[in-house]
Order: sequence, then C-alpha cells, then structure tokens
Amino acid sequence: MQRFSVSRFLWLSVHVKNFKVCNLHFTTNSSAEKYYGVLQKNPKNVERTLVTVKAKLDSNCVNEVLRRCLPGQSQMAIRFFIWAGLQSSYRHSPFTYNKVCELFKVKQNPRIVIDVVEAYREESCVVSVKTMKMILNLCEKAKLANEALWVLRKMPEFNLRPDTIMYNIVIRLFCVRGDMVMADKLMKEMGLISLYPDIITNVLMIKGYCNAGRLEDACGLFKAMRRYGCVTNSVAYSALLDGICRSGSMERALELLGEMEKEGGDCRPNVVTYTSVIQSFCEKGMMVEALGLLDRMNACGCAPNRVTVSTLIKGLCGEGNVNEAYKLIDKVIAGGSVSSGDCYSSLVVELVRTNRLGDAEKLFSEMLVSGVKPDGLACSIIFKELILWGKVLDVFRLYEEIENIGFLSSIDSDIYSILLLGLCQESHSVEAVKLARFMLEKGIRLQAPYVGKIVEHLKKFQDKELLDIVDHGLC
DNA sequence: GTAGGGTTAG
Repeated sequence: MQRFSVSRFLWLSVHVKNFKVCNLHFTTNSSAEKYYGVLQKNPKNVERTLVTVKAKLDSNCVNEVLRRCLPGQSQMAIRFFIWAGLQSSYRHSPFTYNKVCELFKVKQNPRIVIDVVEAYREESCVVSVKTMKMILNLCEKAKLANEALWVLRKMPEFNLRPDTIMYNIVIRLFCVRGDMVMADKLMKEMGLISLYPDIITNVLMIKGYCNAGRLEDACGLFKAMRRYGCVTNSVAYSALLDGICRSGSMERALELLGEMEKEGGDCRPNVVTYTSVIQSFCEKGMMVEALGLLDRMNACGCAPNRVTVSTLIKGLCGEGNVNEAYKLIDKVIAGGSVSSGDCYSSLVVELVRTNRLGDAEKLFSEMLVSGVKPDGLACSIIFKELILWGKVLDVFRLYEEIENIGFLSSIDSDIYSILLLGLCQESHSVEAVKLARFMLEKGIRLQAPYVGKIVEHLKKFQDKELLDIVDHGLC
C-alpha cells in the first residue's frame, strides 16, 4: 500500500506541473507565433513590420519569441527585444534583460551588440536615444565596458547626444572593472559637452576609487563635488565612509560619522551607514565598539534593521560569545524595529555556521514551540546541515510541524528532493508518503540529480508497472 | 548611487 502511494504521488506531482506548463504555452503561443512569423518573413528592417502586428506583448510572449530564435538568430532576437522594450504598452523587467543575455551568451559574444548597431546604420533605421539606452542596458547586464563605450561613441553618427544617465552606465562599467583612468576620463568629458556629473556619477566614482585603493582620490572628489555645486547626501557620505572603514582607519571613520551626524538633513547617517561601520568593527573583532555604535544609532533616532542585527550576531558568535548574542536580541526586540523571528533566525544561522548544530536545533525547536516564525534561510540552513549529519527523520518532523502550524517560509527547493531521498534510503515509507503529499500540494518537482537515486530505491520494491510510471513521469 | 544570509517567479 505504501509503495503504491509513493510512486503515485511522484507521478502525480510531475503531471500536475506539466499541465501548468502546457497551459502557459497555449496562452502565449499565438502572440509569439505572430511576432516570430513576421520576423521570419522580413529579416531586414524588422522594426517597421513588427509595428503592424496586432498581438498582445507581455513577458511570456517576449520570452517565447526569444526562445524560438535559438539557435543562430541572435541578431534578430536582440532587435526584437529592443523593439519590444520601446513599446509603450510593455517594459522589460531586469529578469528579461538577464534572460536575453543568458540565452544569446551576450557576454561571451560581445560582437552581437556591435552587429546590431551596425545593422541599424546599414539599414538606415530610425534610432532614438531610448534605443541606445536599451543597448547600453544590455551591455551593463553583460558587463561589456568596451562595447558600451563603443556605443556611446557611435551615437553622434545617428545624430544623437548621450545624456548623463548614459554616461553613468558606461562609467559604472569601468568603475566595476577597476579602470578608474577611463572612468575619470569619461567624467571629465561630460563637462565638455555641457553635461554635469550628478550625485550618481560621483557616488560611482567614489566607490570605484575606494575599491581601487585610491582613498585619497575618493576624498578629493568628495570635496570637489561640493565645490562645483553638486549637493552631497548620506549615500555619497556612506560610500566614502565604507572605503575609509575598509582601509582600516576606524578613527577617521568615526570622525566622518560624527561629521554626518552634525551636518544632519540629507547627510544624516541612516541605517546603512551605521551598519557598514558596525560591520567593519565586527570584522576587526572590535565587538565593544560595534555594540557601542548600536547604542549610538539608537540615540540618534536611527533604528537597527535585520542586516544590522545579523551583522552583530555574526560578530558575537564568531568570537564565541553566544550569551551576548541573546542579550543583544532581547534589547533589539524590545526596541521593536526587528521581529523576534528575524533576530532568532539570524542566531540559528550563525549557530549552524559556527558548528553549534545542537544549540541551533534546540533554539529552532524552542522558536516553534513559542510561536516564533523562522525565516527561509534559517530553515534551509538547519535542514541541510541536519540532513548532512544523518538526522533525516528529525528534519521531517520539524518540517511537518512547521507545515502544520503554517510557519513555512520558502525553503531551498533541493531540500525536498534531498529529504525524500533520505527518507527512502532509510525506509521511512510513511514519512516519505507524507512528504510526497506535501510536494504534490505545492507542485514541487523532484530535482534531476535526485530522480535516478530515488527511482533506484523504488526499484527495490519490484513493482514494475508503477516503476514504469515513475520512470516516464520523472525523466 | 550606500550594508547584505538563501531561494522562488517573471
């Protein structure tokens, strides 16, 4: 009876999922079909004919057209992508930008970007600043600094003039690459065409100088930006402060922090500012100073958040001071800015990471008993570690309890597969069925690397007919 | 445009 159930649930879970996928394709296929058909018929100057298509444009449709262009029609795909992004009814999400880079391997084949721009030129296409911005965004996603610069330089040939946002995209790419010579050249160049570096340009440059170890240049720029009238704010201050902290000058950092507190207004340190200084103190093992800053931020009316607390907990657990971590949590919870669930979840995570699995498990159970909801990371990390130590059944019990009290946050999807495999291996068939049932309800599929091993175990049951179903359903 | 634990979907 149990054997029957396991196989059946695995089979069902796969088929429910497949049904959803088919359904989705059905609704998007017709639009995608129309757009793709037009692309095939008119490979030259596709933009002119795409406008004539009367079909709904949404992210599913865009993804489907892109997928159909695979392999080999990368230029067509990118041109469709750019055209779609220019339509007023639709906007690409960052996900779609990443998707197109991944599908057409834009990073590995940067020539794609250049070919598109050259094709626009050869076909005398109408190209706007917005078109160029989208191409620059693609370069940014694919981290193509040289190609982005090439696009920027190409703009005058289309009678277009780059704006500050476009310069910022290219400057960011060179800053990330650590090429501050080029970044600086571009920033100076802005002035020559009557563009003014804004606060974003300056923050990028300050961060770039700090990362490149050129702290004095970062400070110089910070002072200079005020001279030429760019109003500074807590983001610019924080970028500089972070650089100073990372260079190890903690006294200088505290001085600057004091300056920000004194200045107030837009320069007032915020939770990010304080947290970054706290993090530096923690990394240096200076926990007294780090905790002191928590009091200082509270006194200045800035409440700690989840990141602040987890940074301090990490520091305290790292030096073995778990008791102090508990005291800290009491204090923060009393302050009311971070929930007890978030605080104790961070502690569970750090206890696991500092090899105190027993303490972590105890705390985790206590949280459930007292109605404190653990977050997704705490669940994922403790489950994985317990499974690693062979405590498969304990994990199942915890999981079941969390499900029953409705406390489940999103956990890593591979946990289900690992746990099911563990339960099968240890012949806990009742629990395996229950887990399969939970998976079925949630539409969670088995992950490919575990399918074989689970099937192998089921084969021991020697129920050929059911095994066939599982085999066909899962592979 | 600033700190930063994991994944999910689009």
